[in-house]
Amino acid sequence: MDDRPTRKALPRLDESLLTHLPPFSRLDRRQIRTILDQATSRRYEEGVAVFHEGAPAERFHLLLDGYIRVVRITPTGEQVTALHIPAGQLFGIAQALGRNTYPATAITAAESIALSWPMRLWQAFVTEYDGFATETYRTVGNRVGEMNNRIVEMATLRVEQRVATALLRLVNQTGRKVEDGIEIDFPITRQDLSEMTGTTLHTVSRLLSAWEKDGLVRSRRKRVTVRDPHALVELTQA
Amino acid sequence: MDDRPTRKALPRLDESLLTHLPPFSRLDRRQIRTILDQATSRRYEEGVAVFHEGAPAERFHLLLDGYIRVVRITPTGEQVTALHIPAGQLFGIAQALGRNTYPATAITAAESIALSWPMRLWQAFVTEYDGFATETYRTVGNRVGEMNNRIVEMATLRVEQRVATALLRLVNQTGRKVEDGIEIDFPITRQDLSEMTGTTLHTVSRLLSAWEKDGLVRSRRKRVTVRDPHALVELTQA
DNA sequence: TCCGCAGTTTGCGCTGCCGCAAATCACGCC
DNA sequence: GGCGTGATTTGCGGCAGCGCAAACTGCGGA
Repeated sequence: MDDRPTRKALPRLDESLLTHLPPFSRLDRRQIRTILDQATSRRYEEGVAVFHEGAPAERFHLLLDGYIRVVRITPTGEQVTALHIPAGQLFGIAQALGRNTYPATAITAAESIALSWPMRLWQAFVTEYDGFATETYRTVGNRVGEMNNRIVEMATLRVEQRVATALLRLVNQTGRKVEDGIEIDFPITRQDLSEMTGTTLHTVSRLLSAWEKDGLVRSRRKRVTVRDPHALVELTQA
Repeated sequence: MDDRPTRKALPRLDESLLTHLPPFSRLDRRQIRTILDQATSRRYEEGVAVFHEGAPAERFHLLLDGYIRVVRITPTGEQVTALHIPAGQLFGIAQALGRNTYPATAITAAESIALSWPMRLWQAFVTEYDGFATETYRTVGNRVGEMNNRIVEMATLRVEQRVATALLRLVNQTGRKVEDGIEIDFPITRQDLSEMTGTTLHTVSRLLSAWEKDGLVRSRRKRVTVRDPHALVELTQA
């Protein structure tokens, strides 16, 4: 159980990397080979931006390992996290929706590995590869759904409920089973949680302290383990 | 100046209805004729649902006249308005993003006229009509952008700023120039505004009263006129 | 013309959450 | 092993905005 960050190695660009991912799962080995040959792979340290809001959308990306936080920065410098993207998904695909700049900034929430392709290949992917467009749009649809949920939450839930919801979502999406519960398997600070829920790190800290006292969660620096998910669910409905 | 609701007449399904709308603007008369021949047109009273959240997405729609509010209803019965759609746009197109049920309820914010087509024609439209898919996805992209803005607003702005922002957005999207300012040209209640901003109708009422006293807005029952947009913009930044 | 109701206004008290401030803690580095 | 920095905790005071309640008003229908 060593938490020391082991430097992730760039994988060999092997066909098996893509075969199980929805946008590529219908393709044959030769097609995937072509796709891989056109890709650039790169490792990103934790907290690094893959691309910035407003920059021309020159490449689209596939996250092979790690996590991405999609954030926007307000005129006053506050960050708001709009979305979390787990490994295995495309990101930076605003082009598919007719945008030519990135609408938000993508920051790695943990050390990550991503492939990317120049945007000019997008059209080729869509027309040549069966199921690519459909699956991509399905991904977009899911993200739209999540955003919609976020709006409803922000409009109707109190802070405590929002933080509980955020924790549960992270646990569901990226939870790793550990001895005494489920741990969110990337580093996450009080600040991060506050940016996801529209509150302050102080309030998040108070909530986590209270929950820890009641045995609902356990948290160390940059780490959160949920011990009693059911109790958290209760909280979201209170 | 008669505000009496005059019953809107169903238009003749004339080619000119569609020629200036982006998803159809590249098509020739014959194509548009075909599209119109397959369409059903219908008038909706104010406040009527065109489709309901969770229902199978059987038809997609084009709003010819009026306004649509896209709302979601929470388990506790609260309504949250996610989006406003003005005349000229497609709606109920979740299918384009791989969904097979409607993710939200569409309610007319004013008496409205809409065309609709059965979902099975969607694929045909996409493949046969040049530019249809692209423009549709562009519309989706814009809506995603708006939703993103909503999230950022909810997370960072105070209630007063959110209500001011909502008013400005409505004025920009659907404003009609009148004698002493710009009027939102469909009926809108304090309740509606509160559902757009995640607050209560009481708070909205207090804000509007205060603004009216300062000459920023003028409001009657279900009507709001913005007299000093610039001052409202100031408010959103304060 | 009158009535009823949906929409609106306003007062009052309370509290959830923020802002500020300061202390403490835990990790990585030298 | 000590130090510095970033992360976390906690206390305290203040107030924005909510909940509740009650009164008012303009519009449409009978």
